[in-house]
Amino acid sequence: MPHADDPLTERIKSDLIARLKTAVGAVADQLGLPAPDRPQVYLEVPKDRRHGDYASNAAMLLGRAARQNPRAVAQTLLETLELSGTQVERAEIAGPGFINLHLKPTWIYDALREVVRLDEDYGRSRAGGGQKFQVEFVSANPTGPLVVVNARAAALGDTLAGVLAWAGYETQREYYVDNMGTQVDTLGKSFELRLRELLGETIEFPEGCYPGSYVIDIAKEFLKERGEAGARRLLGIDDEKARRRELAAHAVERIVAGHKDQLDRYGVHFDEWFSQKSLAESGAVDRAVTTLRKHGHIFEQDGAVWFRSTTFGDDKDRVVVRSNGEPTYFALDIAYHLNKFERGFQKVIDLWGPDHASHVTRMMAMTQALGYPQGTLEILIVQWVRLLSQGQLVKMSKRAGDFVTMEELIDEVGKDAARFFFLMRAAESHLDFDLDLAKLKTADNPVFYVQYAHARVSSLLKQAAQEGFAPQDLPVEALSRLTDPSELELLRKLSYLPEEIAGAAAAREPHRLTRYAIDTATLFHKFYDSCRVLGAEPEVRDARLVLVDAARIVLRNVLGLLGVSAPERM
RNA sequence: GCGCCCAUAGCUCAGUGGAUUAGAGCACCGGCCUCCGGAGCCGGUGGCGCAGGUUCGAGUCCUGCUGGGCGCACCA
Repeated sequence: MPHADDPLTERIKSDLIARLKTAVGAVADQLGLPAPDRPQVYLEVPKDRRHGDYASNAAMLLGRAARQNPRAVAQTLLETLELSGTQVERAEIAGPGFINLHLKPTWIYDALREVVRLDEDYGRSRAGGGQKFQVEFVSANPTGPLVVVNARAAALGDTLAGVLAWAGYETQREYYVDNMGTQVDTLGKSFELRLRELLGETIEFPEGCYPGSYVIDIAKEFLKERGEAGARRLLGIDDEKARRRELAAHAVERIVAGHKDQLDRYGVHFDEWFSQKSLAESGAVDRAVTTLRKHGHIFEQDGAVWFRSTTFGDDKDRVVVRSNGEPTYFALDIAYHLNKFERGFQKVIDLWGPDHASHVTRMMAMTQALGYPQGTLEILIVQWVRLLSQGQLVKMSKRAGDFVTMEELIDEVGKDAARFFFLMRAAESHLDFDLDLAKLKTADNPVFYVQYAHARVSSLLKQAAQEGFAPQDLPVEALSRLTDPSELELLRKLSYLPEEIAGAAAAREPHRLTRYAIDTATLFHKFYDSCRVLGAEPEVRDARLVLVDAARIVLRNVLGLLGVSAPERM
């Protein structure tokens, strides 16, 4: 239902959809079409402007369901459709049976006024109705530095969370710290060996330990902090398990701190750093298994405890407690997600790497087995990134050995380019990242293209201010001096921002925003090229200043969501 | 062998519920600055991996094939 706080485009659209629904219902009655066969009604923005501001395919869908000629159905529909008191100027049937709606030209000036009025809140909507969502992302193992794919996930997760928040979902960003298990033990061992090495022992560094130089850095730092005596005291603990645990805890802490630093620098801030260890220590795993058992999804076999995930479509059942009594990683994940569900999120969205893609099915199984509706958990797979330079694959890293780190990437191309480039692609698409292009501080680089538009806008407004002109609160009549096609195209694009954001949120596709940003920048440049602002006759100049200001607002808001800076000068 | 992801212009990718004429950037060719930032604008070359199917209509849905990526632990 339309609401006074909704963005103008949303109000217009939902009002029209409601009317269309009524008409479709009436026509369906006439045709004797039972309720389940009635099409869902929606409006789309036609690619071609000549097809109106909105188009509906309802007649074609109705026609198919009732085995009637779509154009004839469209005719009936149009006669039934009540459009008085709306912004629609004319409605027509086109092509195979589309109903194209043309709005009165003045609505666009209302939209412009709204952009300027809402300013830094322009783009927000209530589409999400305040539902509580969680986005969990990055969640890298604290056994080494963040790498390039983490940077991709960080950009996608952060902007997805931002887009959801703007679309009216209450959104939390969470990072899961995997601070226990085999990998952490291995880290403890690697750390110990490096320490001993630094203290003069001859060490054969074994296969399977972490060879990256970051472990040596941590060891060096540790020595500096605690001194040789402190280090020897720790290494002197006889019980290997206890000793390693302590060492591992220290190394994990350092590494997680490093992750935080890099993410901070990247503009990504989490609301919650959730510790796997504290979860495990709280007895959550037992509770989770007990809950599953209560629902009848647990069985014992070969001395292990299994979750019967095949009940929910998995291709095999999964162990949750090993025969040695240790819970599996999956068991921890069940406990973790149960915890999330119990925190009251209507939707939990996880961003995972492709190496975990095969776990999706068992996670969905678990969600249902715990009694939560399907769809409570959504898992988005973020595909690998390949770095290219001069057409060659870049693989080696100074610090980590096999992988290029997130830190190196940011050092190399900067936060803005990194985030923008990652956000230009859909999460699930394999991505070749062109380092040379991202590094260019010039024309060819799309991120600079958009930033340049913002800088140009800012510069123009500054110039205007120097000449004593500023954007004013103009009525629709004054704004209707904007009639050039380039002005109207830009204005129309600006008016779509709330829908664009709500759409990106609903589809979980934050990458749509980079395209929107590029399109907006293009339309601004075109406008700038064909219309003078300063020096135009006063009424036109004043109207154009408002448009320029609106472009500034939109570019700034979008860049903000992308986590890319909006410079006033470049 | 099984499962998942991907395949659109020379290259990297969009294509948002199936819909009227498939887009952008890079690359290449040709134009536009006495004027608010030419880091811009305008024009041109060029494409849906293959084969079927469903439909009034398929880049989009279904099946098969081919090519590439990732998984298939009582590791995480």
